[in-house]
Amino acid sequence: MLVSSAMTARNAAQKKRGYHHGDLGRALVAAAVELIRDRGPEAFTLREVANAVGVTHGAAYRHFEDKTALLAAVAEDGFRALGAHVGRAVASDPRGPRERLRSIATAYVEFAMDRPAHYRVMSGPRLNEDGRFPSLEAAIDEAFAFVIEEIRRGQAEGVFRREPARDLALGVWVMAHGYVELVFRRRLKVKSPKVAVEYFEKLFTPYLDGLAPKPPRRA
Amino acid sequence: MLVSSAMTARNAAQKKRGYHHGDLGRALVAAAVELIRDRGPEAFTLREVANAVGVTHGAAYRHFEDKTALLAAVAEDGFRALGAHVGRAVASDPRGPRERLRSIATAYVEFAMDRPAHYRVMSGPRLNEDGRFPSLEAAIDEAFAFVIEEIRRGQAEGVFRREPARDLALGVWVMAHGYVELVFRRRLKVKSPKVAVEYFEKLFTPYLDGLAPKPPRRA
DNA sequence: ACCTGAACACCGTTCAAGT
DNA sequence: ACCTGAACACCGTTCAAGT
Repeated sequence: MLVSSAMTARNAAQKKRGYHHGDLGRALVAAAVELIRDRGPEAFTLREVANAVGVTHGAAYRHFEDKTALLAAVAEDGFRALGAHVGRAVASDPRGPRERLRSIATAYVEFAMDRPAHYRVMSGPRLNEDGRFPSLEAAIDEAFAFVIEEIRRGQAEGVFRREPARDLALGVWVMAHGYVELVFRRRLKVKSPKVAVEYFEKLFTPYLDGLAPKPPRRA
Repeated sequence: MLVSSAMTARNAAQKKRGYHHGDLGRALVAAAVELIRDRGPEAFTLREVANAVGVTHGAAYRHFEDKTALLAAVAEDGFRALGAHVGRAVASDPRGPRERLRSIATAYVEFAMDRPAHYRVMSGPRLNEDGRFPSLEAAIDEAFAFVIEEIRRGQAEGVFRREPARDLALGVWVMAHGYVELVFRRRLKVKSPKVAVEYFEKLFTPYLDGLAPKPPRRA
């Protein structure tokens, strides 16, 4: 569903050079994503990313306060794309809250498999430690709001149990995020991104069933 | 339940100096845990850890092949302690599989809250990339075996649904790990480790309910 | 056998200087 | 306004030399 489009970073940078590089800020972000995709966020180097777009490493400081700020820009792009992807999933699924909730969780995992570099920056390093980048928090909340809303709808229709919607929604987030983490850390081996998404739907089913009202007492 | 005991690292190193430091290897591991607890695994520095035990940074290479090997030693200690903690939880809980499974998952979260430095190293950096540290993998599998075993027991007693035990067990791991990750990254704010554990039990309940046989069809 | 001290190649950050 | 190039303080790793 999602289409990766960072391969053209270097070309774009060379083409539309305004002063020296057109929009160096965006070129740096794109190059960073490419590097992180190939070698992980911990191997990511400011000097290397500057080198990739053909600029001295000092030049990056004209566009980002420090290395963390560049990573935060990657993360924010990611959260916005995640919100959009989840939003599309919920909008295009006319079935009831139960299936829409499944779609939302699946879309989350799908996004992670499709944009692993973004996801790892989003979930990895402790950016925003002392409240820098408040827009980052906003983007997270926006994506999470879809889950809460869908839980509420299901409760109103009587198909989900009546507990604080936030608690139930957090369970969904916990499952989707925990699953992706296990896959990325290779604790859980999967043959392909497609298989990873399918297997998540299976693992997620008990939780979905457990959301039903009047939980069954044990036999 | 668990008692942290790394504060005495420097003292112990000074007391029982055999050649220069008694067991420098263990002293380095203990000092590393202390540093990571205070400032996170990404701020962790080999030079600083050597300095903390009163030794030149080059000396560490007599005991660990490189920085990753030292972190792997921390992680392995952690996995063994986790296995022991989970093992105690399941052994001391005579109630049925359902409550024992809850105890296992809770013990997992408890461990993470009690030994955050260990947990973050265990779950954080991609150690064991190319199959180094196979004993690390073994320790992980050992802890996970408790979950699978309990699922099987519940299936035999007819209180859990009959699906591959590994799938259902992975769901438990996903929830516990995903929850801890959200707490550590402060996406989920909790007042204390104790509250964190209690709140997990609440979030986990739908999954536990969903493990029951014959899932309820939606209304 | 174990540790020191100096060296090496690298890193993020800063800043005068160029255009 | 934007970038360069050199400098600074740091890092992991290596290795001859000391005990």
